Amino acid sequence: MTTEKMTTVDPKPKLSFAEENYLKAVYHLSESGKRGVSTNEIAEEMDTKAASVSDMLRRLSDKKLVHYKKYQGVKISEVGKSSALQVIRKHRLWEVFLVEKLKFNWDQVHEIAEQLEHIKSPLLIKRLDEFLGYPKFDPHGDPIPDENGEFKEKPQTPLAEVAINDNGIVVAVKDTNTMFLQHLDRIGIYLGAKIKIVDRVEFDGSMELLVDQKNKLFISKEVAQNVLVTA
Amino acid sequence: MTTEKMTTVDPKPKLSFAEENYLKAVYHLSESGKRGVSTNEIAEEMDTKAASVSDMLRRLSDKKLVHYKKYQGVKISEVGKSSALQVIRKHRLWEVFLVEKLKFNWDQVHEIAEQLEHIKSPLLIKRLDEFLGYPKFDPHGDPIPDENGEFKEKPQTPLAEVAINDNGIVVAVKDTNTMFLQHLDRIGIYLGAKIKIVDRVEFDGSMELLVDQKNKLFISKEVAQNVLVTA
DNA sequence: TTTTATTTTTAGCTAAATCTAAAATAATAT
DNA sequence: ATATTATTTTAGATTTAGCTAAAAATAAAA
Repeated sequence: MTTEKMTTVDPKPKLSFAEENYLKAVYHLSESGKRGVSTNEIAEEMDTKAASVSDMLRRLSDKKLVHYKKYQGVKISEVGKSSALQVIRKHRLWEVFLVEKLKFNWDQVHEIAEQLEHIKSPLLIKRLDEFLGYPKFDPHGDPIPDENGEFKEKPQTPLAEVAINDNGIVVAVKDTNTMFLQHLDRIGIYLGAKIKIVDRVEFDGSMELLVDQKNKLFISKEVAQNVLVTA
Repeated sequence: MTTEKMTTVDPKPKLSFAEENYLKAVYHLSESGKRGVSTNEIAEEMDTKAASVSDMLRRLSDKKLVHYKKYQGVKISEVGKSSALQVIRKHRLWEVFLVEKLKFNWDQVHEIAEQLEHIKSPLLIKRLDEFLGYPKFDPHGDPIPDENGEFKEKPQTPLAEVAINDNGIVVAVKDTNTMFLQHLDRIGIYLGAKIKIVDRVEFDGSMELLVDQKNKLFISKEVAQNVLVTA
């Protein structure tokens, strides 16, 4: 009798930190463009080499976490998406915890959450969620998926696309880079701020704003593209 | 000119999870017996093989985290001790968080804290400590080292060694095993409980107690040895 | 449609952290 | 003191995750 190892693929395998990070990157990149994500894009996003990405994609594909055809780019699978969303859920819940409970500033939480997101304990996340009062958005305005990976985004438009004289409330930031967030702090833009577009300069895309009906502010195109508001 | 790599040993290198776990084991084992810790003891404690331990000890020794002579067992170095104590500090602070804030039971927190203790962010631990109100003891009564690795233990005696008719308050448990802690829950022993020794059976070391002046209780020698009280 | 450039993959290495099996050393017992 | 047993170390393999350099495939340009 030949004893062979059963190779049924576990539908929810325990993933390594590296695997979780790759899945997250693939997920984020597939959200922007609807097409398959290229090896180079992933390498860029993760600050690693294309060769390492190829290698990992092969392994993720073996585990059915992504759909991958050589030279054709990669798409996340249903199982992979669900895993990625759980990691994202954990990341964002921890960010809320750090800001709401530990008094961190929104520009300080990303790196720490990058570590905390890999802690494995469903009960921990359930309790954390409860402790935080079931938040729906993280400190940067990004939505927090529920246990089933479901979430809804607030309708949002970059300031850069809002018409002159229109008003909006800041609901999210596109970039969560420390430098950018610190800049927003300095100039007085924060989640919830009421903003009126006073003027837009065609030449360089810079804008003049009125924040909270009293503070006049000039911002660059870069800032205008990364601050998201609702009407 | 020959360019040689400087090999000054970093006094506080970033340690891997595995290295931190080995250091913790060496630290805990060197506390009990005052002599060098044997490879086998460590293998036993960490549920791994002696060969793996030998290998790791060599590497920890290269990094000056332990004093190690082949076949002679190992002793933790000052740097190693300080690193171990910081990991222990983190472990115990997280345990307090899980019990005090997330309503975990004391028998559920060990495994989760085993993961959380490896998160690297001094500021996070500072803020967590503050958030928890600078606790001095974890949910099992173990002392929490401060940022300098200093701590003091409450004077403690195993119930098994307390004289008949003497009283004590439960201040810690020696074993933090889930089964043992659940057993204590079931019979009604908890940190802070007032206990009077009613009787001790010479034959098997079992004891009769009065808990909180009203509940009569019989416990085995094993329990008596693992519950610690102050006079 | 070739040629050129870019992207992606493969091949081969390195470093941790593990394992098994075999060799070396230390401890114990006759 | 020697032989047996137990412990510890070494040697060699494996797995994961990274790297560089070279080859192969695809896409873009002439």
